[in-house]
Amino acid sequence: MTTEIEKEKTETSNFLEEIIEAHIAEGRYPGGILTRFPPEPNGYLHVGHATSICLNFGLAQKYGGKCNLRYDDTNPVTEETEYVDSILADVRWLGFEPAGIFYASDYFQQLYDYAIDLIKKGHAYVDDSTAEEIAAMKGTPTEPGKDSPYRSRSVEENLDLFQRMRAGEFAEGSKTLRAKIDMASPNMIMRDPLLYRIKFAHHHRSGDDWCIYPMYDWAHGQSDSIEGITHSICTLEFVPHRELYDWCIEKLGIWPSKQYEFARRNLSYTVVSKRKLLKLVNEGHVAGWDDPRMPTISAMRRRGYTALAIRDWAKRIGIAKRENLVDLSLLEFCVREDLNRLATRAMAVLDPLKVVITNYPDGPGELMEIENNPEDPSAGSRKLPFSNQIWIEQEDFMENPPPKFFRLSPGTMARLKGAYIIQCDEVVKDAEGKPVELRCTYFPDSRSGSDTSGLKPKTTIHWVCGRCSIPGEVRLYDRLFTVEDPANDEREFLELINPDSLKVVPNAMLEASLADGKVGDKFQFLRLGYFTPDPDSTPERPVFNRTVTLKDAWAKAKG
RNA sequence: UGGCCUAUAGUGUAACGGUAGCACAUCAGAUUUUGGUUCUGCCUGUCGAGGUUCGAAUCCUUGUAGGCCAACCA
Repeated sequence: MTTEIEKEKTETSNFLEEIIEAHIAEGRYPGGILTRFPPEPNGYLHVGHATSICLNFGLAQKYGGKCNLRYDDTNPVTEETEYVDSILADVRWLGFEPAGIFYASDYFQQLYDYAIDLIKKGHAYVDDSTAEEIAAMKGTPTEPGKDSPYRSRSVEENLDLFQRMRAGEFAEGSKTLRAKIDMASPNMIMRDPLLYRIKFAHHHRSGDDWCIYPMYDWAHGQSDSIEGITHSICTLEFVPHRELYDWCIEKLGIWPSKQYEFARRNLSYTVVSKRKLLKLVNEGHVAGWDDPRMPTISAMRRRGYTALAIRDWAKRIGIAKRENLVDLSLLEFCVREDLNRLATRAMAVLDPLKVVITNYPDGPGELMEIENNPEDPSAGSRKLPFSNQIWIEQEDFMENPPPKFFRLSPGTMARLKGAYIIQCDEVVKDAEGKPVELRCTYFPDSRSGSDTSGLKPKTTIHWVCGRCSIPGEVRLYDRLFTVEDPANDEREFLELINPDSLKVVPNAMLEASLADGKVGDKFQFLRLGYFTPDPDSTPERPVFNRTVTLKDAWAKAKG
């Protein structure tokens, strides 16, 4: 039996959990903790968002709290409803249900009222300076900025001007609302940050109700406060914003949400910047946002990654505050571990080589019983047709094998998975000397399950029936980039695309049962890897995506 | 040349002043009707220099390296 102390010992916690545990211990949040996942609906969610989702929802789950989904939709020119829908679908697919679904845009009136309050308290002013002038007066990290000439306007004038901004009396870009803080602050964020800008833009939810929109710094913390978020967790680049986050809440005297920052997790061999992903899609380097090579959640789903594997991965890589580049192999390990447990085994031959068994009766042959999943006896078994004509993998035969090769070659034998042991007697070659057919003999007393032959072939290979297998397309995916960290390479990232990231096998031979595969089903093609049906499949022509290969000691040994 | 954040095996992450662990990766071996799975073992680490202390990855000083901040983006 595991004691509580032992549990604590085995479960290491990250710094955010320590903070939350301390808060719980001191009874700071009697109503429970409340976190939020705050995406801007301006693109598809990617693997980085996935870790953030797992963090925020996971923390809430672990400590008996709740987690909201809040769309940070304060910039109407970049945001679309299409993204709103895909984001929610991705969150749910990952296995989380938001306690509430909110939109920063629903708080526009409240945020406006807060701004009026701030102006009345003398902490904000309307600035007529242009963007260039504001930038020029901002100073630099080493030099203080200069006060705007409009900084000392009266409360009455500010109120009047701000209300008229809202009423649409001023042109876009002609005025802004700014917090009056300190133009000499060593923290650039505190040098009278912009709170509102004028944009005559149609918003995907609020329509044309507003022509002024709040900036991130004015919207985010207050939205947190309105919802009663206890732990507002964001990435490291927002550290300098925390001072402003606290300043706004304090000046307004509203419920104090608190911000905590962690280092975003980066995955090797990929990029996640919106601009770069867009370029990959728009220039046709990939087939779309859900091309299985993309780092988007929708792409990982299409590729066959499971939500459980992604959640497990997020848990394993942990949370900290230092820069990191997480090795893709850990994600692949998590995917394999989950798929090994649940994938139905099947056989498929990607590069078929015909085998004729010369001493086996011609005709339909026998049905061989074969397990569906050795890891899960409850998965049962199926009957696989065997005959004197089968397909095996070209790779499983070598006429002149190197030392450690223990598959088929002239004179050697191999077990056909779930069937008989065969021996290669003769190689038929084409004009170029390429093997096109193997003539083999089988050992009748070596039948799988009732083998009395006493033969011990060095390996077992996969095969499919030469008479009743079905052709299909198989897409083999590999990492999209050739370098670990394409985002931090001197070379243009497009030059770093892996030319072999997709190999299409147009005519693989599949065991007939694979015709019934549905999108979402998970298969292991024996000795090849994990595969999942692609939505491009048709009843006439199944299409499979390779999720990830099996670990392959032979491939490694070959070099 | 300002402010802030960070630095532990190849990678990621623990150790909360008291034996530097774990996972992945790598390598070696056992098992195996998947060169898969499973199991066992090996190798490798506290950025540097001072200081405090009986004792420092941990605290202090300093250096170095990396990151963030001068968008009417989030």
